[in-house]
Amino acid sequence: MGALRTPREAWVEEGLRTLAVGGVDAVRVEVLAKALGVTKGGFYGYFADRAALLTTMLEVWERESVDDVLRQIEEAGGDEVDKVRLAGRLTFSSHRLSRMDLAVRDWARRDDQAAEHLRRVDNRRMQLLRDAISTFCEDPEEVEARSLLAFCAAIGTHLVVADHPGLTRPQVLGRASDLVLDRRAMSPVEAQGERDQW
Amino acid sequence: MGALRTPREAWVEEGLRTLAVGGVDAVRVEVLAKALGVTKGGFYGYFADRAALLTTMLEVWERESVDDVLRQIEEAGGDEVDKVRLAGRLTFSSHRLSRMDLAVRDWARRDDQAAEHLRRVDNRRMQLLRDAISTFCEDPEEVEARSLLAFCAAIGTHLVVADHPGLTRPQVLGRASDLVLDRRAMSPVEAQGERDQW
DNA sequence: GCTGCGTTGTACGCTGGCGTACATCGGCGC
DNA sequence: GCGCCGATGTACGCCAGCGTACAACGCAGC
Repeated sequence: MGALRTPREAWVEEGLRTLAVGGVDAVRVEVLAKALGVTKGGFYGYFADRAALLTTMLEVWERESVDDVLRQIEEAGGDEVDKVRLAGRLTFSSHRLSRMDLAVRDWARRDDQAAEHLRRVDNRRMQLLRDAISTFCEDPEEVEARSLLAFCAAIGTHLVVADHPGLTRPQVLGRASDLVLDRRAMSPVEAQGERDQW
Repeated sequence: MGALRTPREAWVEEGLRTLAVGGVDAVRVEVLAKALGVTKGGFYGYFADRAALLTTMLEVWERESVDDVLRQIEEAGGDEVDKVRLAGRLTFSSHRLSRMDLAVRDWARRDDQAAEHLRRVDNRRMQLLRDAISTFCEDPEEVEARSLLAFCAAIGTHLVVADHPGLTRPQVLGRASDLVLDRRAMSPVEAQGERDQW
């Protein structure tokens, strides 16, 4: 065989990197080529067109941001709430994953294929939250509400740019996760110590 | 004077409409012109370039999504929590405003000017939430946490595409807002009747 | 070392979008 | 009515990005 200096995975990887930084509109074949130090010559040997790359990127993203995370939290063990907190940390404290997440979310607003992948990803994450919250909350409607709150907080904190006088965002987020993920919370209780993020 | 068939505001308005649908990258001078039924000829009489239009759009957006809403809730009256619920409804139940909001948020991730406008907007909204939640919650840290949760839920519900078996999103959201905006909530309590969204 | 095949570079035509220069059109004021 | 001036249309040069065709290059195997 020939040299294979730039395997298929390299294009996908660079595509995901660019997606995280600049959104899907920034994923341009010639830009990726330049970033990889080659020309686009080889690209069309692996992909029919730019759309084919985007499809592959969605598949790899889904695997990386759910399958990989689920495997890791299973290996780590702990109770359901511990698992959720770890999953949140793995997903939304990772600069790479959280920025890819936001980019895909924006992408999904305009592209059905992206929306479909995102729906699968979100449903699997929500199930994780339900399983954890069900361990201390019996009302299924409240379980759903708390799960949505937790999920929205995890995403939203990267989108809301408000300041918190006297507090840091991780402090606020830690307190918020205690409110949502703790049976005793949400009625006026004393602070429950510091947590860093989730 | 001449005819003035397409005033400056028309360009801004069409720009905001396009922003809401397709994000900032979709705001193209020639595309707006076609949507307005003219050519771009007149555009450069009002704006130095595309960037100038984008700046004006941010200013109009800020006014429309905060100043106008604040005025409306002041006119409506009610206690602080009522005002927050109304503000949330005005902002995030409006197809136009909520989509513009998401588009600006994505824009702000890559553009400092957009980020600056968004920061002002978010801070003013957060203050509204703090004022409301402070009326029943004394711990300032918990006030901040509940405010962030409420804000993230308002934004996040438009971004999270998960399903809720047996429930509708408005039901879940109504329950979530009760949890966050009600003193009695967040310790296991019975459902508090139906609310549509906030 | 030569050959062959797969990978990559190069060059091309096409499209869409930017901003400019200038032509044209149509009311307003006289 | 006529001329003026501003709003708009038209045409241009430029650049970035797509996808194609083909040339060039280099290692594998012989």
